[in-house]
Amino acid sequence: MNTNTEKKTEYTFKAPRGTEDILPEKWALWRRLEEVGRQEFELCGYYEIRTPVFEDTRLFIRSIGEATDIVEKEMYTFSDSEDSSITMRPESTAPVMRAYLEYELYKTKKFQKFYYIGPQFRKERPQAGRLRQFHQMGIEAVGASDPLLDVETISIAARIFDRIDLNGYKVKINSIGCEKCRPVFRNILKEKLCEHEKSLCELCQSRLNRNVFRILDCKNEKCKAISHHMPSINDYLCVECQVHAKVVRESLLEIGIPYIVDAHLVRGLDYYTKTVYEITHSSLGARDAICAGGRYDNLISDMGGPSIGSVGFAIGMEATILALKNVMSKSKTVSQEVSTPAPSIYIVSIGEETKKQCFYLLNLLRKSNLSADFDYEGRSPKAQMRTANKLGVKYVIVLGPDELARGDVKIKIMETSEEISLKQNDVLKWFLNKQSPSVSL
RNA sequence: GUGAGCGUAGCUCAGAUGGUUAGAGCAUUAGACUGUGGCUCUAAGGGUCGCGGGUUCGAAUCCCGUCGCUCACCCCA
Repeated sequence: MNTNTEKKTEYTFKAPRGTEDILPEKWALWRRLEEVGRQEFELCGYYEIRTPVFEDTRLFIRSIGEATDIVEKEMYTFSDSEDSSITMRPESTAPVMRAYLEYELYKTKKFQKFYYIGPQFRKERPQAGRLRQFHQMGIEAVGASDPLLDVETISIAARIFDRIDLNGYKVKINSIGCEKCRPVFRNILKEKLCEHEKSLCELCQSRLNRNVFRILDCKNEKCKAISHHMPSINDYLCVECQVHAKVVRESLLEIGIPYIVDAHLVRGLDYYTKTVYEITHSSLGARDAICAGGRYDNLISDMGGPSIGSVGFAIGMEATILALKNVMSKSKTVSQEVSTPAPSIYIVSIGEETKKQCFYLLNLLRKSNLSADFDYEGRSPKAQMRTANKLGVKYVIVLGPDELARGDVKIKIMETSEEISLKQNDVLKWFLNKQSPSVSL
């Protein structure tokens, strides 16, 4: 202990690197995104599921893939009191599938649609739109292989972005084939790339043996030039995958979702098959994806479940909000028109002896579902009025010694500065009458 | 893990070539006929100049280290 009593202990705590606090004034956009997401998901028949934020480490190794960066170096892993290994979830697809299998949900109904909203954890160096604790909202449509289902998921994401007024996003899609055709393509690609081995960047040279597909995604100019001349996976898809891709693309057109086929689009997670897609926003810079998803027909069987396919996506919420802010600051007309909740009535008390009655009134209003607040700091009437004004309340109730003696209150309508007197007993009735027309909407 | 840039009041930032008590705007609080808002005016509070060391008569300003933040790379939502 410090014996020097004069020395105050200095405050030194900080939110850990890569995490952020969403302060009250920042909440509006989050709310909007979350509410729109929920509505849209539920509109399309998806049900919310919440899984733990941590899971058995093996779940992620099994599903995401042992050789991926996520598993190799980005997971928050620790051991709990027993000798089992626990990992903070780096994504939510695997946990949702785990729940689906654990409760054998496929036995009651094979096809089920889930959505989730929540934090995810990845130990990476933070960067614009990328954090260590970040939030995703996503869907998983489990138990069907219909390509139209792939399209449904894309359309849901697109509609969410439309409804939050996020202009300027791009849908990129590709097919990465299945366990039948992908190995064939991988070998051909590898062969062809080996011819150019010395021209590839160092990293890509090592990728030749580890993950050939990733080379197609490399941003190095030389690698780009080389991969430009490489064959496209689209030319090597098996008939089944070809048909699948065709249906996806045609029906995207039919329902009016513009997209770009990006033959170089690959995914970082092992479990994808056939359709993969990504929605990006150009305002974001280097890390520009706001949504990523695709089909994973082997994940469930790989995890030891029945062999059924599924599709899903995850929307990166901070990336989306960042993009939304960029869009909003550009269009001057749509100034930060996002409402934060505030009470609509403020009660100004004057003098200690009136506080009790004010507090009684406050509770009366609140019990009737009217939003109201009052002063707990013992400040002057003027200061209380200032607070009321800052809060943007519509009405102020003033109750001082005079009113107390008469058994009434003054109600000030802030917009017009008009004041009226009311018996204390009539206050609630007065506000309820005011409320009812708007409530009936 | 690698590289670059930045680090001055709650916030946004000024503070050339080192020189007496570190500034502004916004925000906060209090006043302007002592029971009342928005505008205006006045005043006040608030800063170990990220931290540690060095150079110097003297450093927010130069050098080194360190921590933190940001952006980019790898990878990814």
